[in-house]
Amino acid sequence: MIEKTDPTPPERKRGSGVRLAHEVLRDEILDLTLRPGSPVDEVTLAERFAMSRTPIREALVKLEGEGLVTTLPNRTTVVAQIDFPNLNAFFDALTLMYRVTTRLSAQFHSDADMARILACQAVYADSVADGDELAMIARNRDFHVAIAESGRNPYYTQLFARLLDEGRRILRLYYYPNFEPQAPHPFVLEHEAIIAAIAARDIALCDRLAKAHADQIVSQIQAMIARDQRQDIPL
Amino acid sequence: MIEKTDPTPPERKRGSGVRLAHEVLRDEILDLTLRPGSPVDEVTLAERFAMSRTPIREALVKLEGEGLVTTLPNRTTVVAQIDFPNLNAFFDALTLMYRVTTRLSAQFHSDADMARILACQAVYADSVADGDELAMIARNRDFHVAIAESGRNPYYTQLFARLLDEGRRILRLYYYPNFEPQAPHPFVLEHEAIIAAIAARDIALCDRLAKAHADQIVSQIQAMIARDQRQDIPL
DNA sequence: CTTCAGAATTTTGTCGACAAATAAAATGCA
DNA sequence: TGCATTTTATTTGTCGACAAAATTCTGAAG
Repeated sequence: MIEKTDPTPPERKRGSGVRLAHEVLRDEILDLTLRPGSPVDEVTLAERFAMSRTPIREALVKLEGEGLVTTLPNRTTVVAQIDFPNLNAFFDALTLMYRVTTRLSAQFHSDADMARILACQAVYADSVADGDELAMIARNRDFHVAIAESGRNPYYTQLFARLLDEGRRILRLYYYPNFEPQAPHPFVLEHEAIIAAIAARDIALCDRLAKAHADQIVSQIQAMIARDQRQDIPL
Repeated sequence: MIEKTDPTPPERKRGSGVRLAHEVLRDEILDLTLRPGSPVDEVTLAERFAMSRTPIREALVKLEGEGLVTTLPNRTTVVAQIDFPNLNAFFDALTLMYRVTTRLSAQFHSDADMARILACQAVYADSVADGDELAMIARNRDFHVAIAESGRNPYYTQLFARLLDEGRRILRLYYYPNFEPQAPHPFVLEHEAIIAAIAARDIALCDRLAKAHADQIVSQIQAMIARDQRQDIPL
């Protein structure tokens, strides 16, 4: 006799609890579903994910290592703040990683890498066509991470991924109200130019295009922040 | 009546268990006391640190996030291997971070930063004078991290610190038998030149000196590896 | 009404225990 | 003897519980 209607069927495979909590929380932090500074308490999360506090704590330790939450000793854990006062450090590192990873991709990418990059670009173009800003942000990240991975330098890839994630939070704040649908969209065209330069293994061109791409994104974010700040100032 | 001779006096403050285990294990991994690939099992560590497995596990999760251990699901955790096949990626990132952080230090360092840098340099010079290779490796790291911190870009600082830690493992493998005491030692002089360039806020000079410093270290490591490989080949 | 001290409540850090999964040992069969 | 299979043992992943630290609440005094 097979018991199918247990009171609490395990439902989860052993060892998947931490990964589940980590991935869900990570997405919610990057989508700003969990706002910066908001406290995340362990018992609530444990109830929500229907698991003990132990795997929740391990997921939080992981998130702390990624800089997505801040844990105060003997106090609650809070979602990491976005470091607005030092945003230029973020822009500086982001621009450098755009350039370095695209250059390395031109040097070291394989055919299989190029296929992956093209696939990411296709998915990204779809999200742009749909006008789905959240998907655009996430897919743009995937596209550039794919390029970075083809550059074969895990140190750069990891930092770049972290920067793009942080950018996902910032864009989520400012990008939404400012999207104007166009066909073909400039971002898609820029990506295609980068792909062509990588395929041609033209390192100098990759550097120029990556820098231009980064500068455009940075200046766009800065403009949005400036506009937003103006609105915030009471008269 | 004050009970002083409890059977098991707490000895440790609440919340310090994870930090203790993390720091000790981290040092042992970087000093190669724990060899790459060697398994680290939780119960042994729990007995050794006289604590439960829970804080040990959290420390291991942290170490995994720093890339110092690799956890296989449902299997034992092992000390991370040194990625010899792709060592040039390490050298490339290390050189870039040397340059970038030294440049930024020239731009953004304060007087307090300079004092800290000078203090690190003094400690480093002492370790060189003593011929203490382990201390040299660790103090050299501290010196460059101090410079990076004065550059005010935490993204660069974190990556650089991670690279310097990884370099600590590599140097620990090869550096020991090859140290020749000199006074004044070239490394100390190079550091002093870098300090002067930072103080003068000469960005271009900082870039050149940092690149030269990095190139020297890289070529030295490569020479050591090449020599070692020759010895390893059986005839 | 404000302020400060003490009590009560909440939340975290740690512990011991149990079950699943893997590794190791032992047994059976050809 | 060698190989496959079952059994045992070890190790990890998760759980519930307890104690310490911190926050909140309460109440009394100024």
